[in-house]
Amino acid sequence: MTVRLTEVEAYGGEDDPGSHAYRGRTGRNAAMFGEPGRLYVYRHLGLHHCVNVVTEVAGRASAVLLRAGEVVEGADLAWARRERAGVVDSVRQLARGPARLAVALGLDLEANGADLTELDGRVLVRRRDPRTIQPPVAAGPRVGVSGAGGDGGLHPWRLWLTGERTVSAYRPAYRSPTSADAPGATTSA
DNA sequence: GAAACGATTTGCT
DNA sequence: GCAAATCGTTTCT
Repeated sequence: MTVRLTEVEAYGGEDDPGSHAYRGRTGRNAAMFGEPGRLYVYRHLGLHHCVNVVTEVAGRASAVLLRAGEVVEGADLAWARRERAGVVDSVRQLARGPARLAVALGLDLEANGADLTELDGRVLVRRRDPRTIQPPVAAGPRVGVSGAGGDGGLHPWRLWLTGERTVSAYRPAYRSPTSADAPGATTSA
């Protein structure tokens, strides 16, 4: 099965308030401090899984959250996995969103710390030929980071491919044109 | 030992 | 569009 990643989000270490590693190394985020090329998987709200890839050298916390992707091969497998958790409308939604992507990939807590560079491993991350990255890459504030109201834009470390419909529409960088202005609590400045 | 929170998704109004 | 679901991890008493 092959998934083309369309949206990712970067997280730093102790100096990144939005990162799990902000308050130092703990049992859960130990993988973030581990060797690069490893997987960091954690459970969110006891329901979903989120998949990260460790990038920095061992000792420096870092992770790239895989937020969304497009299943380009072996969609059947993703469908089968998805049936257990819920129903999706189209192939586009198979890996649309962090938790869905985790389901599509069949990753759970057991995959935490897995080596992505091992060919024998269940998951292998490859970098595409730079020439094939045709769609422009956009950057913006990260999603769902605690304190998003204040320092959400601390680092515009959310990257996605513009024009990709598999990118989660959770919080677009721009305002949706059709939504009427909600009275009362609106975005101040 | 106990309480609160969370890098989301889904379902209902 | 808004609020609930659900449980492991972290932090406070």
